[in-house]
Amino acid sequence: MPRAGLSRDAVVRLALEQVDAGGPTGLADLTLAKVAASAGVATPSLYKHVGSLAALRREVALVALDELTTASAAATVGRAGPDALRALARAWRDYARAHPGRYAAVQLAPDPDAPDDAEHRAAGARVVGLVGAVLHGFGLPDDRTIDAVRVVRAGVHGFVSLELAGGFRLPEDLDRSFDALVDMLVAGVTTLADAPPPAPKEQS
Amino acid sequence: MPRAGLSRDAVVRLALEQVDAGGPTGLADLTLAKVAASAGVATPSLYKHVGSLAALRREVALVALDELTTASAAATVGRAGPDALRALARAWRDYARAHPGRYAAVQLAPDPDAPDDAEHRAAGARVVGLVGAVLHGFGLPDDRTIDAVRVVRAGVHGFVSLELAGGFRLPEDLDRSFDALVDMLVAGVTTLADAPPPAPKEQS
DNA sequence: CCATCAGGCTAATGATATTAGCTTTGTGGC
DNA sequence: GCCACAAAGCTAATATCATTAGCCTGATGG
Repeated sequence: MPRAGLSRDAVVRLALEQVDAGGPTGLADLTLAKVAASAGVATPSLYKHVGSLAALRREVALVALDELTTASAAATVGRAGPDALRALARAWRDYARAHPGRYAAVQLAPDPDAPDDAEHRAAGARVVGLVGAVLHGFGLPDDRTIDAVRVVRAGVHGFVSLELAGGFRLPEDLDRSFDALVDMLVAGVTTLADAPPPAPKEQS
Repeated sequence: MPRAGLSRDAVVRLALEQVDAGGPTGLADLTLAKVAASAGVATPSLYKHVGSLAALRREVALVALDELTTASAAATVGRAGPDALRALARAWRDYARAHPGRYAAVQLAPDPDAPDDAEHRAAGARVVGLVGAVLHGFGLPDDRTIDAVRVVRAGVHGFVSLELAGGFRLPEDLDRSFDALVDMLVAGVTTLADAPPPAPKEQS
C-alpha cells in the first residue's frame, strides 16, 4: 500500500476544495469523511495531520482571513478616504461572492483565551486593522475610530451575509443597493469625523 | 407505560428551551436526541409530531419571526420617521441579545420553491414589510425603498450578528457604536429620500 | 543494515438522524 | 359497556459522523 503523501497543507487544500464546492454552507458541510475520501485515505488517518474537525475549520478560517486581508490591501493601495473605503467594501463583497464558503469561515470567532487560537486572533486583527487604517484617512478622532470600524464592518458584513444567505428576494438591483450602503457608510464615517464626541462618558 | 402527552406545539416548546439554553449557537446545537430526552421519550417518537430536525428548526424560525415582528410592531407603534427607525433598530438588537438562539433562527432562509415553506416565507415577509412601513415615513421614492430596506437590514443585522458572534473585541462601548450605526442609518435613509434617482437604469 | 518513527490502517465507541414495523392507549361509535 | 381504529409510543436497524486506541509498515538516518 503506497503512501498517500499527505501533509497538513495538503489536507487543508482538500478541505478548501470541499468548502468551495459547497457554496455558502460549504464550511458547515465540511466533513472529515469527505476530505479523507478525496485524499484516498481512511478518515482516522487525517488525525495525523490535523487535530480535529474544528481545527481543520480553523485552518480554513486562517486561509480565508489571509486572502481577505490580501485582497483588501490590494484594493486599497494607493487610495485614501472615501475612495479607499469604497474599494475596501467592494473587495470585501467580491471576495464573499467568489468564495462564499471561505467567507463563512472568516466569521468564525477565535476563542479569546485558547492559546492555540493566537494565530487566528492575529489574522483577524490584521483584517480589522486594515479597516482601521483605511478609516484613518478620514481624520477621525481617536475615540471614534472604533465606532467607525464597527459600523463599516457591520454594514458590509450584514449586506454580504444577507445576500449570500438568500435573504434578499429579488436578485436584481443588488449592486445598486450595495452602492447605496457604501454611500451611506462614507457619509456616516465623514460625519463621525466631524462631529464632536457625543460622550456619554469620556470627553476631552 | 403512560403516554407523554406530546404534541407538535409541546415539541416546539421544548426545542425553544434547548435553543435558548444554547446561546448564540443554540440553534445549531439543537438536536432531536436532546429534545426527546427532555420530553422523556425515545428519539424516534418525535417523528410523530415533527417531520425532521430541519422541520423543527423551521418551526423555531417561525416562532422567532413572529416574536420579532411583534416586538418590532410594539416598539414602533405611534412613532414615525427617525424616531420609528431608531426604535425599530433598538427592538431588533434587544431581541437578538435576549434570545440569541432564536435570532439565529430568524436568519434561516426559506426555500423559495418549497410549498411547505410558504408560511415561513410569509413570516419573513411580514418582518421585512414592517421595516418597509417604518421607512415609508421618510417619504422615499418608490424605487428607492427597497435599497433603504436592505441597507437598514444589513446594518442592524450585521452589527447584531457580529456582536453575538463575539466579533467585537471590547465589550464596552458597544451601545455607543450601535448608536453611531443607527444615526448613520437615519441620515442615510433621509439622504436616500432626498436624492434623485442615481439611475444606472430606470430614470423618471 | 537496522532502528525509529511518521503516516497509514483496522477496530471500536458513541453521537446522531432517520426508517420500518410492532404495541399499546384512548376514544368514538355502536 | 365493548370494540375497532388511529394516534402515540416503543424497539430494532441502518447510515453517517467524529474520535480514540493500537497495530503495521515503509522510508530514512545513523
